Amino acid sequence: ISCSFPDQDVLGQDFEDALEVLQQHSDREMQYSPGYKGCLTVINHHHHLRASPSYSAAPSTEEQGYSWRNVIVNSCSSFKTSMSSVLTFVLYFLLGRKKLRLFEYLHESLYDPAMANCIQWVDKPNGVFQFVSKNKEKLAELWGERKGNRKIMTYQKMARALRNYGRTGEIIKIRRKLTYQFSAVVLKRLAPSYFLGKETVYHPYIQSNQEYQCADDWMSYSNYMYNNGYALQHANS
DNA sequence: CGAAAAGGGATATTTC
DNA sequence: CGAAATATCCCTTTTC
Repeated sequence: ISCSFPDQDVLGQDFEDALEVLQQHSDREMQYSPGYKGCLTVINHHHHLRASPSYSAAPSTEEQGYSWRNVIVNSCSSFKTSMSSVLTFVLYFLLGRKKLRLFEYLHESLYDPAMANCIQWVDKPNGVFQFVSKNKEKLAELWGERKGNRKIMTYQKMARALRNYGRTGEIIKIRRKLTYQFSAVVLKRLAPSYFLGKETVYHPYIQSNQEYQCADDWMSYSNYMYNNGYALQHANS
């Protein structure tokens, strides 16, 4: 999408496109985008948004129907600069999203009420979960679709990938039937982090190499994007 | 015993 | 191009 910035015309099609993107992606999906931290930073720098009572208290992930997209959109309905931040927010998401990892998908599913018949927590604080025998194939199938695989993903094949996590430690097998456990590191990294959780914004997960730096401000993130070959498309330049 | 679940080597694909 | 992360195949072993 093209993107306008403050002092330019941010109304119109660009904004519509941005809202469209917000509608088409789940909160969780967005959260797993590497651009997510940049998104948070943008919002955090808009004090009038932060002051909004809508999310002065971080809502629980479990809260049915809760959508931070809506919170953002509703908060931005009347300010030009806010709309600009929405565009930036969406831009971060689109440019930053990366291939979804299996453990991320599983974690995402664990927070999706619609998936409760396929996978559920056994001991959430410790990241222990298990598949529901009857519907585990369904979950695998959806995973395969999400990845756009050629053939149908099966539990057996997904479990094979899961076993590979045993070596690297992201997820280990628990003795109990169909039960696994996220490592503490992974669990912490994927922990629900709705915006403005201070640790999330100011102490991001640090990759081993150059992946992406802590975006202290959105300009540095913008430069990062730019330096990595992404061209931020400004409407008039 | 039989079925479901677990385990893992080998090789093919896809993406960064 | 090479490495990472699966995806796929498929066969053995363990558990219920």
